Amino acid sequence: MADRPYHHGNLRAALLEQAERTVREQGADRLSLRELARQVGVSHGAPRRHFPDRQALFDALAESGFDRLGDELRRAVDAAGEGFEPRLRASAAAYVRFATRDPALLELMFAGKHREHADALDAAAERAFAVLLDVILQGQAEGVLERGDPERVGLVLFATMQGIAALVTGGMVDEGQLDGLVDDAITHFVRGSRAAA
Amino acid sequence: MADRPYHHGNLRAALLEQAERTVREQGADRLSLRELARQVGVSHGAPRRHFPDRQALFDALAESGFDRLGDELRRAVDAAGEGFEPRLRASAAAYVRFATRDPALLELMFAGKHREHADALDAAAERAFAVLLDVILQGQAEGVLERGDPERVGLVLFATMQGIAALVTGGMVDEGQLDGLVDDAITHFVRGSRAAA
DNA sequence: CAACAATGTAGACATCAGCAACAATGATGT
DNA sequence: ACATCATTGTTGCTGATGTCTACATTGTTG
Repeated sequence: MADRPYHHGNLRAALLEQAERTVREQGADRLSLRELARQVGVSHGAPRRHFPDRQALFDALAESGFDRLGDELRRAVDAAGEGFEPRLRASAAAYVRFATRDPALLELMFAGKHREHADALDAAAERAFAVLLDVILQGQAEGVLERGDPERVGLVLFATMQGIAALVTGGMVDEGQLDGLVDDAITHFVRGSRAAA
Repeated sequence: MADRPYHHGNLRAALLEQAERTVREQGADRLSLRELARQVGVSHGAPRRHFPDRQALFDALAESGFDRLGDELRRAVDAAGEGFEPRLRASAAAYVRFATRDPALLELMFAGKHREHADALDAAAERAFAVLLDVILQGQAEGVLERGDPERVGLVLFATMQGIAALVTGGMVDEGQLDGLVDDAITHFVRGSRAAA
């Protein structure tokens, strides 16, 4: 039909890329497999070879999202130097930045997590969060954070970041307040933990 | 066709009720207007008289959600007695309970907020959050919380609650940890604020 | 009781996800 | 080299959906 090779070459990657853009710009609801195929220049049945159904595409999107999140977190921590609190602030800021830049993707990432056959997704998530866990561990080692299961220690802080991001994407807080809010939250957190240590 | 009166009597309410159930049990994605009409026993075009499109139904759901949330918050605060901290803990617990019981509805509530013509929705939201604001004001009056714009003072705490709820619905935290997590967060919050006052 | 507004019905259309039969291409083994 | 097979795309079909329009029924009001 169209003047293009029968085989696309790397359809899967192209679909993921275009899907990611659409999800970011219009939300996951408004993503159509057929429209996606059109945009990439391929017939409506072609995506099925790579993603058996809509959900499979979302899962793949979520997985690559975790990969990217992990990268950004790692970069932020590395750029923050050696100290615990700078690293904590940097990673928190990076997380919230990611979450607000791509809210729909974040939603996919978490929506997929409590599904069944999501082992690859879980692994990707774990890799991403390992960065944060390391920071918490450092805080505990330096005696700035209370002892105990580091995952649990970090949970409240993580929840707060997630919530701040939600408020921004929900329009209850405008983006200008973002950094200040994150700073406040971390200050509260560190102060609360230090007193309890 | 079917053996029922031509006019339903209160279709709008029936639709909202059934829609709310479906959204709670299956998520907003899987709500179909036609299926809804079928369940209520009416032709597929009938809902259109009350909700011009899908989004209008969601907006109405969100609005009634805020009403219910406000009620639950008020009841929780009233039942908690007169003291600030009991009220704070009660309202926070009530919020998180609401959010985890009906995650899809909560999503609708916040997704609709940053839309345009949502004045009724905004008003409903404001009514609901007024309860929380009162509690913050009390805390400030008693000198337990730092001074300043009460909305901003409560924001970090509110974000934390929102985030905790998100972690639970996302399956990253199981429901048994919920109350403990909320307690922790409030303790952190109060301790952090007191030190800053 | 006769218009009129409100509410519900029926059918049409475009789109979608999922499926299956078929076609073109690429890879493998001999 | 070349026949065979797996991979990857294409086309057409089915059932369902949201939205739209023309029409039917009922309730209301002057």
